[in-house]
Amino acid sequence: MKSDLSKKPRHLIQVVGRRTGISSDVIRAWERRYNAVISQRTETNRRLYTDDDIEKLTLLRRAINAGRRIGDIAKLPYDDLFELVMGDESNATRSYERPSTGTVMELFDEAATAIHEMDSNRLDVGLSNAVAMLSTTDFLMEFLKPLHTYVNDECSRGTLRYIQEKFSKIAIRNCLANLYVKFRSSKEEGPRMIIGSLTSEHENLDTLMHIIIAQNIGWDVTYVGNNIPHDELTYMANKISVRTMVIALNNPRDIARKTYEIKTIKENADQKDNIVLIGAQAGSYRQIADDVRAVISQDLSSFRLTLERLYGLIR
Amino acid sequence: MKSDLSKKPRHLIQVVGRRTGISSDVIRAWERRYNAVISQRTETNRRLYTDDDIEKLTLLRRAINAGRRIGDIAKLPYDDLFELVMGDESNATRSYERPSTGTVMELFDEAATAIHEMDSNRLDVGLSNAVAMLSTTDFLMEFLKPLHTYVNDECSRGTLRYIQEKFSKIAIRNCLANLYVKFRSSKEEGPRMIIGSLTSEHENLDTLMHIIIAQNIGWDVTYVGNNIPHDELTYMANKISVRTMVIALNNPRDIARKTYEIKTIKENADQKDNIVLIGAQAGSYRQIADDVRAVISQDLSSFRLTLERLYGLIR
DNA sequence: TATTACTTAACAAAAGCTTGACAAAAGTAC
DNA sequence: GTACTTTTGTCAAGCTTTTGTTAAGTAATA
Repeated sequence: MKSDLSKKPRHLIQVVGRRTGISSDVIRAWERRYNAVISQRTETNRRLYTDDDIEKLTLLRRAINAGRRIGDIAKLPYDDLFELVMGDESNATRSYERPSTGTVMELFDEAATAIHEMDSNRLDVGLSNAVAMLSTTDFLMEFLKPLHTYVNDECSRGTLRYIQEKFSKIAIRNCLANLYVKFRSSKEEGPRMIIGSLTSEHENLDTLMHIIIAQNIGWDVTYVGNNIPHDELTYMANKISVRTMVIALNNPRDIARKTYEIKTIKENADQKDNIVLIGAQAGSYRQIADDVRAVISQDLSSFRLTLERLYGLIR
Repeated sequence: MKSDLSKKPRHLIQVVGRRTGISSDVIRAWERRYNAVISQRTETNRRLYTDDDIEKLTLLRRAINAGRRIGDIAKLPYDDLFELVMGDESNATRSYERPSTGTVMELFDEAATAIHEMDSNRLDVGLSNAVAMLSTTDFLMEFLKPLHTYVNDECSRGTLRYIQEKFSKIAIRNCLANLYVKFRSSKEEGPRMIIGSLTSEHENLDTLMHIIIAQNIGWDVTYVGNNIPHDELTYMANKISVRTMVIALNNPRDIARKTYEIKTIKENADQKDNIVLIGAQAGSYRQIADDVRAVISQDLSSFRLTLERLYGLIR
């Protein structure tokens, strides 16, 4: 539920520009030419925008990134626009050559520089900007995942020190946590999913990225963290009646025990539940996955496909 | 509960200028033109400001940093301003639901219920509301800290299951991480501080709360996480020239090693640096604290006092 | 006495508005 | 492919509004 504040025109054009990544000139041009967003005015003729206006403009920018023309879409109402963008972004990622390559590269360089200079403030800002400028999928697949890999590589090559790896991973984690909480509010009607990892597993940024992917598709995700005993996982999954349980497997130790635990989870879970195994070590669980009819997704793309399929089945 | 001190007008305009980063001339101009903050006066017409005034002015400056115009926002009440700034600084379109009758107890009960019912969505919303409705200090001291204790107690009494402890701690951590990132942008001119913990230490929610306290006073905090080798800490501290280093000590193991590490840190750090030891185990380091002239703060209140003193000395 | 603060007035930089123009990019026709 | 047309982001000129800064004269403070 939104408070009335969001319907109130209260944002100056400069703020809107910052939040949407569209220059003031363009916002004015769109208003003049297509009435894309009709702004309220102050007594002294300053433009004022509502939260909804900002959301519409953001959608317009994403639609343009996906290849649309402003003249064709400017007058669409919000809901139509939303449908359009969701459609475009889900099949545009591969078929279009991404027009934002330049942008992604700039954002990436900015973040990498911040990490080298140990300017964690700048890194936070860089991450926020990337979230604002890119579609969720691009942000994860084209920006954050490569950045994560880059940090790991540079660290093992000795170009980055341990503490640089640490503080940048904290920034990334905070950013993902932020996204997770932000997306929650809008997904309350989606099918439920629980994500966690078994005993002896550490927290993993990749797992957090999987969360965002799932939310982006429409799932109502509850993340319970790492190092969870299997019976606790089952308990909560049953209590909140999830449709899918995602188990992250990144630690190569104790495979036998975890195999057994996965079997037990399946036995005690409600029948219709799906199990998805993710993480670097998920491949080691192929046998048990077959036995309990679990799906293995070893990267973000296949995870997205898996979830889209399950989502379709459930709906 | 607020102490009477914070409601008392006691700061001269000069002090306010330093703490908020707004020049005295501008503060006066804002009062004259927009009644942004209506100051009390001494018998001889000198302006006097309360702590709340300072918080409002700080928010105003943050809003301006985010692109607002003083004329549009000066007259907003504190809560609206807060909501605005949070939105501006995080690109978040989510708005807070704010029942006007909320007290700390109601907020607490709401959060506790959400935890018992394992409704992590509801818990997230509850935490956001608490952030929006309470002052930062109250949120931490009167709400979050007790909630954290409550979860620990109930879990050891068996009223809460392990997974409930886990997911509620994740929600709390996400909330604190959000606050940390949101506050960062406004503190770039404050004195620098680094917070972390030594090898063999786990991540700790109390440590995160200390971060927020420090930011609230005006420090520019960089959090580098747990389990950091002492030489890495020193390296980064010197690189970004911090004025204060805060070391969290919660694990009762390896006290001898960590004592030695603290000594080494002091030897290799720049002379003017202050060291503050926090955490449940900080008391075990009294000897070395004396030796290196470090301060021990075992709870949030004393941490706040320590930092206010240091802040005053530096300025 | 030297410093700080108060009030009022004035000034200048910054940002917004409108209109109009222009060039690169994209689309269309041949 | 080439030539023509449309679309669209950007910029400039000229004007208005907003807002930080400065100055001048007076009063309080230490």
